[in-house]
Amino acid sequence: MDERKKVIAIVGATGTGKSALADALAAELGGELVSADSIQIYKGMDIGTAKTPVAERSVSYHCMDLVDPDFAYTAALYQREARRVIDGLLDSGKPAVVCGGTGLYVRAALDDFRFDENRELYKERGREGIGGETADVASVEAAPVLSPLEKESHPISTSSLSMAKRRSDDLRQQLNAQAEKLGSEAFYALLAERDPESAALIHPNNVRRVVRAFEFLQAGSSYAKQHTGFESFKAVYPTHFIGISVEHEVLYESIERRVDAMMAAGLLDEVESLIDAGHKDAPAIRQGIGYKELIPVLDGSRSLDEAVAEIKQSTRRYAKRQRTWFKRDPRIVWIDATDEHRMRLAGEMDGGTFTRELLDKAFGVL
RNA sequence: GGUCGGGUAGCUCAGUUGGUAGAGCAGCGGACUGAAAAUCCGCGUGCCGAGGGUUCAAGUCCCCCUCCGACCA
Repeated sequence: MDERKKVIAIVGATGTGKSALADALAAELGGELVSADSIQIYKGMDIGTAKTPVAERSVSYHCMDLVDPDFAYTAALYQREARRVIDGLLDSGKPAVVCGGTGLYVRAALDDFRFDENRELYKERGREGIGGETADVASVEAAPVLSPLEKESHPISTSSLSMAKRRSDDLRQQLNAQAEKLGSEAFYALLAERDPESAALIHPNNVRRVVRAFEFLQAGSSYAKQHTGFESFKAVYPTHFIGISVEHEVLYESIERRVDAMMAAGLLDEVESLIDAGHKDAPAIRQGIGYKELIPVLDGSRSLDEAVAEIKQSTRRYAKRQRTWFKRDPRIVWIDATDEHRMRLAGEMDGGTFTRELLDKAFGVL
C-alpha cells in the first residue's frame, strides 16, 4: 500500500458488504470511518439504512446521524463536513476510510467538485451575497416575483444553515410551482431561451434538473459552467478506491434476505416512530427506500407483503443505478465478493469469516 | 370418461376478415456537480405447447397429441 494514500474509499452497490469491510479495514489500519451515504446522515433512520449498530463498531464513525429527518441535507453540506473530518484525521496521522453507496457524496468528499459557484444563493459559509437581483425567470409573464437575495453574511451555525435552506427552499418551491403551472415543456423552453448551453445538457422531462439550472441562473452562474470537468475524476486527496462487486442474481438474493432481516428487526416500528415524531413528509422519509414504501402500510392503504416486495424491488433498482455510477470511475479497483455472498446465503460462512475474506481481498489490492 | 375455456416475452395478457407478433409489469443499458436511496433517458429479450394438414402465406383455419383450469359424469 502506498503510504501516502491515507484515504481509502470503499464503494459499490447496496448490500455488497461495504460497511463490514470498511469497519474492519479502518480498525486494521488504525483509522476511522467516514460514511458517504445520503440517508445515514439522518438521525433515527437506522434499520432501513443498515447502519452498523453502535455495539458492532470497532472504530469511530463520522458523517452519520448529523441531522433530523426534516432537515433537507445537501451534497454541499456533506462535502464540507466530510472534508473537515478527513482533514482532521489526516492531520492526526490517521487513515480515513470513506464508505458509502451515494456516488455523488463520494465524489463530493474526495473529488475536485466545487459547489461554491453559486454561494450567493447558498451562503451557509458566510460569504457575501451579490444581493439585489431577482431571478431571470421572474421577468417572464405570469412568473412569480422572486425575492431579492439577502446581503449580509452568516457565520457557520445551525441557524444560518436553516436560514440558507429556507431561502433556497423558497426559490425552489417557486420554481417548482412555475414548472407545474407552465408544464414541463414550456418550462424547459424557457430555460432553453435563457440558458441554451445548460438546457442542452438536460432532458426536457427532467424537471428537477431544469429547476436546478434556474437556481444557478438566479445565483449568477450556470448549470453548464459547473458541469464542466465532471469526467476528470481528479481527487483532492491521494485515495485508494476499492469497489465491491457481486453478480446480480446473487446480490439480489442477498438484498432480499437483508430486507427480510430489516423487517424482522423492526423497520415498521422505526417508520412509525418517525411518523409519530412528525417526520411523515420529511424529504428523507419520502425518498428513503424502506421508508416511503411502509408509510401506506401504517395508514392501512397497502398490505405489508406488497410493501415489502416493493422495498426489495426499489433496492434492486437502486443497486442497478449505483453500479452504473461507479462503473464509470476508472480509479476504482474492484474486488469480487460473489463467492463469499453465495456461501453466506448457503449458510456455509459466518459474518466474521465473510468480513475477513473481504479484508484479505482488499489488502490484496492495496 | 365427456363438454367447454385456455397454453404467445421472466410474469399477466392482447393479437383485427390468415400476411412469421405487442402492451403493462419485471429486466437490461445509460445520464447525473447544492433534492442523488432522488430525478431522468433508451432498449422487446419470442422454437406463438408438440406433430401433421389446408394455403403463395398459419399465432390465427382443420386434424391429432399433450398440459392447465372449470364444469358434467
